[in-house]
Amino acid sequence: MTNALHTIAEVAQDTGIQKDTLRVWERRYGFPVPQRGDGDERSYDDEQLARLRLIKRLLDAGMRAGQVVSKPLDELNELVQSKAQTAVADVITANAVIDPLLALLFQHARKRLHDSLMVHVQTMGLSQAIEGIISPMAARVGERWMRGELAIYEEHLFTAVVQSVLLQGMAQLPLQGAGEAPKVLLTTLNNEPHALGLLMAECMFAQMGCDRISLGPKTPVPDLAAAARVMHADIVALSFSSHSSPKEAHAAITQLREQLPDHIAIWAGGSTATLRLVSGGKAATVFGSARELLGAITQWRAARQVAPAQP
Amino acid sequence: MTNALHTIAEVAQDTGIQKDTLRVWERRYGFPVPQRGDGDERSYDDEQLARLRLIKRLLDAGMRAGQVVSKPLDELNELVQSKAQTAVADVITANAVIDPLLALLFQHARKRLHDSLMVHVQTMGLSQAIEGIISPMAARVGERWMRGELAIYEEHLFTAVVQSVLLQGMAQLPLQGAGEAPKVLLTTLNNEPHALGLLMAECMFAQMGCDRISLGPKTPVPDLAAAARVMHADIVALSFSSHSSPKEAHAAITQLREQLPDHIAIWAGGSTATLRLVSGGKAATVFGSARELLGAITQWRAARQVAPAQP
DNA sequence: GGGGCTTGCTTGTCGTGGACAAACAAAATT
DNA sequence: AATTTTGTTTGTCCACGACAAGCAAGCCCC
Repeated sequence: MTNALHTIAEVAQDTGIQKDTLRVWERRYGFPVPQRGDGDERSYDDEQLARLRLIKRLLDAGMRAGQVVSKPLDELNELVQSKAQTAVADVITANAVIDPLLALLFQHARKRLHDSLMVHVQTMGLSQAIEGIISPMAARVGERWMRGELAIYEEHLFTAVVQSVLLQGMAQLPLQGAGEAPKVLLTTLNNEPHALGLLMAECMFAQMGCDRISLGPKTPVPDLAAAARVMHADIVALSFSSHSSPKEAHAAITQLREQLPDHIAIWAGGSTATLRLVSGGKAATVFGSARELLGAITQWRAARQVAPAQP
Repeated sequence: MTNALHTIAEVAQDTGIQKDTLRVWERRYGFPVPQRGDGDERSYDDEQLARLRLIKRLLDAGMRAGQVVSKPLDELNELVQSKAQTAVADVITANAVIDPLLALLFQHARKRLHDSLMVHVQTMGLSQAIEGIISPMAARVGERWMRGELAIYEEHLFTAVVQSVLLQGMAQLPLQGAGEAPKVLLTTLNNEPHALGLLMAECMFAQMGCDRISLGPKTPVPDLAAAARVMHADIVALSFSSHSSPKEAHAAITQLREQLPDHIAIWAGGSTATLRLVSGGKAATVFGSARELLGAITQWRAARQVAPAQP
C-alpha cells in the first residue's frame, strides 16, 4: 500500500523540484537513483520521495545541494528538526488555552472547535483573539505539518474552521466611516496558496476601520500591480507562510516594487523565517506580528494627517 | 510597456504548457519561434504569449495541436469565440437583474455589489439567489474571462465579494438537527483552484440541513480519500470549473473512486462542458445545476429512510 | 583587522535531437 | 453497424553538453 511507484512528473509536482534538476542530481550526487520501468523511464519509490521532500525543505531554508542531497533519511530528519526548533521556540506559550483547542482539532470535532473559537472572538474581540489564540494555534498546526504529524486534510479542516470564524467575526464589525483610513489591497503571491495569514491580516485592517479589498490568494504580480493602480490603493498587503521559499518571495517583492508607483506602500507579513531575507531590502515594510501591524496603521494615519494626500 | 520578453520558464508557467512541449512545437509546427537572447536562450514576445494562451484553451476544449498551433491570432480568436458562444448560449437569461450587478463589478463598486447581492439573498433565500442570480453571474464572469475581457483582479474581486455574501448567508441559516441528513465532505481536486462553485454547493447542502465539512480547494486525492474514511462521510462532493481540463478531471475521479469504499458516494458538479466526459463512467453522479442537487438530496434522504444505514 | 576585489567551484536551468507510448483517426473486417 | 486493425499525431521522456548566476575562499590594499 505504501509502496507506490511514481513517475518523474509526479515527483516534480509533489516536491516542487524541477524534472531537470532531479536528473542532474542523479548524475552528480548519485541520488535519487530510481528504478527503470518500461523503456528507460524513471520510477521513484516512496522512500526516495520522502527523502526528496525533506531535501527541498532544507534547500529552501538556505542549505546547499551538495551538503544535503545524498544524505540518508535519518540525517535529513535531524537537520529539519533542528531547523524547526529554532524557528518556533518562541511560540510555545499560552498552552493552557490553546492545547484544548488543538485537541478538538485532532478529534475532528469541527463544530465544537468552531464554537469555542467563536466564543473567544466574541469575548476578547477579533484582534485580541487572533493575536493570542488563532495565530499561535496556526503556528502550532504549521509546525506539526512540517514534521509530517498532520494529515493534509486536518490542516484543511483547521483552515476551513478558522476561515469561517474570522469571516463571521469581521461581518459583525461595525462599519466605520472611511475618514483617513488607508485603502488596502490584500493578497497572496503566485506561489503562496495559504490564505489564512491573509485573512488574519484582513481582520486586523478591518478592526482599524480600513477600506480593504481582498483579492484572495495567488494573484500574479502584474495583475496585482494593475489592480493597485486602478483601485487607488494606499497599501498593498502581502501574506507569506513558511511554505513559500524565501528566495522566491524576495524576487517577487522586488519585482512588484518596480511595477508599483512609489506612493503605494508594500507591507509584507507572515512567517519571520521566510521574510528574514526580504527585510534587508527597502522594497517592503515587514511585519513579524499582528501587534506591529496595528501600530503601523495608527502611525500611517498620523503621518497622513500631517501630510495629506497629494491631488 | 506591452512588449516585454519572456523566458521559456515564464511562458510555461503562465500558459500551463510544458517547456518540452513548447520546444517540440517549434520544431514540428514552426510556432512559436522566439528570438534568441544572450547565449541561445529563447525569448518570447507578448504576441506569441497571447497566441499560446489561446492555443492552450482550445486544446483543453478538445482540439488537436496540429489544427491549432501555427494558426494566426485572429483565427484563434474566432475559434475561441465560437466555442464560448455555444457553451454559454443558455445562460443569457434574466439579464434584467444580472446586468446591473455586473455593471457594479466593472465599476469596482465592491461595497455596493456586496450589499445588492446580500439583499437578494435575504429576500429570495440562499438557494434561490444562487440558482437565479449568483450562478448565472458567475457564468457570465467566467465567459468574459475566457475572452480575455476581464483582468484577473476583477475576477478575484468578484470571487471575494460572492464568497463573503454566501458565507454570511450560510451563517444566518437555522441549524437543523442532524437527523437523517447525509454527512458531506466538500472539496476541489488538486488542479482546480476555483473555490466559488464549491461554496455555492456548500450553500445548497447547508440549506438542506446536511452535516457538511468543507476542506477548501485543492485537496490531493489520497488525502481526500483518507479524510472521507476517517470522518465517515456519506457523500464526497467535488466542484469543477471550466478551467480544469476534462481529461484531468476524469482521471482524478476514477482514481478517487478506486480509493474510496463503495458506500461513499461521489457527487460531481460544475461546468457541464468539463464534466461531459466524466458522466460516461459510473464512478460519480454528475450534476449540471443547483436544482438537480436539491432534488438528489431529498432523494438520498428517502432512500436512506427505507434502507437505514448498516452498522 | 576589515572591506572590497578576483578566482574558482556549485548548481540550476537551457539547448539539441532522438525515442517512444498513449491517444486518436481512418480503414478494413466481421 | 459495430468492432478490430493499422497508421498518424502528440506529449513526454532521456542523455549529455553548455553556461551563467550564486556562492565561498583567498587575496590585496587601505
